[in-house]
Amino acid sequence: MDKAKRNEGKAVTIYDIAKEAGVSAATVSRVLTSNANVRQDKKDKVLKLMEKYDFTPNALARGLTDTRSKVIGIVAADVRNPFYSEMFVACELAASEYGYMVVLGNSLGDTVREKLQLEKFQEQRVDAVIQIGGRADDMVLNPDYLEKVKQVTGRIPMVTTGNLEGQRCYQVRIDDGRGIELIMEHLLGLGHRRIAFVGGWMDIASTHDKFQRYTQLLKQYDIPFLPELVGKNGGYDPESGYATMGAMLAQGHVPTAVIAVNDFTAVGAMKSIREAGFRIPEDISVISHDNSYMAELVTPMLTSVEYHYQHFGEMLIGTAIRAIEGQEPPARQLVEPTLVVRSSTSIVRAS
Amino acid sequence: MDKAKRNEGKAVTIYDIAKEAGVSAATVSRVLTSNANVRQDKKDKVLKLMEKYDFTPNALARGLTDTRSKVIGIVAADVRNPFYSEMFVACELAASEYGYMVVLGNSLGDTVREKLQLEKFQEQRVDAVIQIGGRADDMVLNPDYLEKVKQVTGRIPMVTTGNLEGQRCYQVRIDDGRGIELIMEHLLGLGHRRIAFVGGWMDIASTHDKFQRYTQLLKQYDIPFLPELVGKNGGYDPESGYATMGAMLAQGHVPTAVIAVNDFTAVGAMKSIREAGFRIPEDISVISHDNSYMAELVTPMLTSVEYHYQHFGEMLIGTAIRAIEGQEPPARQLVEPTLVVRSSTSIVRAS
DNA sequence: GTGAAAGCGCTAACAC
DNA sequence: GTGTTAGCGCTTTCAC
Repeated sequence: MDKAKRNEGKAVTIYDIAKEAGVSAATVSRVLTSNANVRQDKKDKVLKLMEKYDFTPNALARGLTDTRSKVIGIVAADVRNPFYSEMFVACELAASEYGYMVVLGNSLGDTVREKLQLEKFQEQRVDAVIQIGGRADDMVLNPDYLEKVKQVTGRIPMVTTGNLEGQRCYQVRIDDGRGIELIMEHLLGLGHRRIAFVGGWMDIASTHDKFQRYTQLLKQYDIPFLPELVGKNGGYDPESGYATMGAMLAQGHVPTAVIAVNDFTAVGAMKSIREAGFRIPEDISVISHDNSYMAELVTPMLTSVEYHYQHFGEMLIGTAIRAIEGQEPPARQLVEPTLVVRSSTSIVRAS
Repeated sequence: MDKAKRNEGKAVTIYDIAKEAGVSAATVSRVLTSNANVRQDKKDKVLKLMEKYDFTPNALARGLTDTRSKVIGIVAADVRNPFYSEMFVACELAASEYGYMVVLGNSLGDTVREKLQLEKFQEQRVDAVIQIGGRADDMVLNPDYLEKVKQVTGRIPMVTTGNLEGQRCYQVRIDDGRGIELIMEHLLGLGHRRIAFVGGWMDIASTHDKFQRYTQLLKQYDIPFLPELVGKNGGYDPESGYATMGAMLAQGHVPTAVIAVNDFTAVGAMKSIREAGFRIPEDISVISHDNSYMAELVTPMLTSVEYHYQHFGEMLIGTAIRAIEGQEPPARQLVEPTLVVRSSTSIVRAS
């Protein structure tokens, strides 16, 4: 750990290489970027010296001239949530295909943090930012946050999975309405009519959309809407799924099926259902969204709406890169969900 | 999304600000860094202009002179695993306390990717790199990887939660032996003597350490070591926990308690135990490591070894920053685990 | 094909 | 206090 020793490895620059190779820095730069032709023997000599000195080009210096950092910033709500970690990894893989790098910042539900992250990304001169979850999903956007968004979008492309309606953002959204359709078709097909909706906040766009479609479909199928079977204001974590579901059951409102806003909530709800003495799926079917690995971990395994993370990530990154390169991708794209049926849903029991 | 419009917001620089404010660029830089005093009225004028033009300092240019990017690179195995996402968020929070930023790269079990990540970080001139999981945990280090590590440590400090013995790395390791001690004390206190060990690969340092201590303690307490109760080569995911445990039970080897290498494996093992017709914890107790949120999600909730992520993250970041600042932190530090007792473990049944 | 020179946006002596 | 002057390491015209 001797500092001395570390310093002697001091930044080797293209000038050092150039001098020793008996060429100019420009030539070294040329072999580095392979943007122009260099005579083979010089190229070889340079390459060998780079190897010898463990030369690593300075991305900062490079970015200064390029105005292209090849870095995409991702601000997500919280990677500890499997949905976001799946999305992040999907983006990371997609980006590396294109020679881009991604950097992640978590907003952790804090508007200030989220703004700070955007600011950091701006300072870092990322080529684009992708916003997954967080404030961008709010139905009513925080004005402070909005101002920051305007500032960012004024300079670089921003793609979001959220709302940000009216902003100069590229949207790549999950078709939440379609997800609910798949769910309802499935449940109705199994004979369910007392279908609860659990979790989430209605001021979050995706949840709002889901709920809207849920009520619409009930009406469409002539099923009475029962407010007591709606456990909104639940949040997105297991605890709130547990609490919301528990409260509903405790009040004697027993559905035959429960739609959870995500797998986390579903897991909490399942626990609560069991503790109330019901069996899954015999007494109550449970169905949810995200199809994260959680869905396969629980018993019975969850029927869940799947978004095809890999594809989703590719769309996000692809859109960002096309925007960076001035190719004007569509302003709005939808991700088609599918339903993965497992064992947490079954035919409604004859009661 | 009109490109034209975006371009007109072209990079405002300190020179633009300086000119309009009627001061020199140096002065603008001074108010930016607040490293030196500037007359209040000039400062105000500059500040106002920065606001007006949404000036955002270019971190690349800044890093070019500073040789201090205020960025720490973290390479983790896979954020989709709760252990790593918890660690990452803990580091992110700790770093922001110190005015540092962290960037994440996932190695995803691929040596090539891991080397690439290190290389990227080097190019980005991060001030330090923190290695959590991945190749650094191997008992026998891949020579290619090792070379890259040497290259990195030759320039910037590297702190690792892994092995990397003999390298110029700062180690901040979990005291895995101590974790097993806590587990064994707990289990022995409950009367268990047929204790299985499930999951992990023995060529991973942390698993190796756990297993070593496990056999040591058995001997110490005069309990015969039963190889049939060891399900190594299991990996770290739910599937392998499920498979390994299933195989053991199928062969008629039924322990009274199972030590899982992490929560993921534990969840898989639990499923397998149930499917084999045993109850948890009445027939078989289950205990694991990591105490991730998974531990509280499952039924019964898992007794698990906790590492205090926040503190762990602070140690990692603190060590990195001290090293960056030339303060020579200790070469090796241990994280003390504790045991969180929940309901997956109980007194061994009278059989 | 290759070198010289300018410049990317900022910081840090160094004078005044 | 504040301006001037060098760079930081790289890319990129522009000549030759």
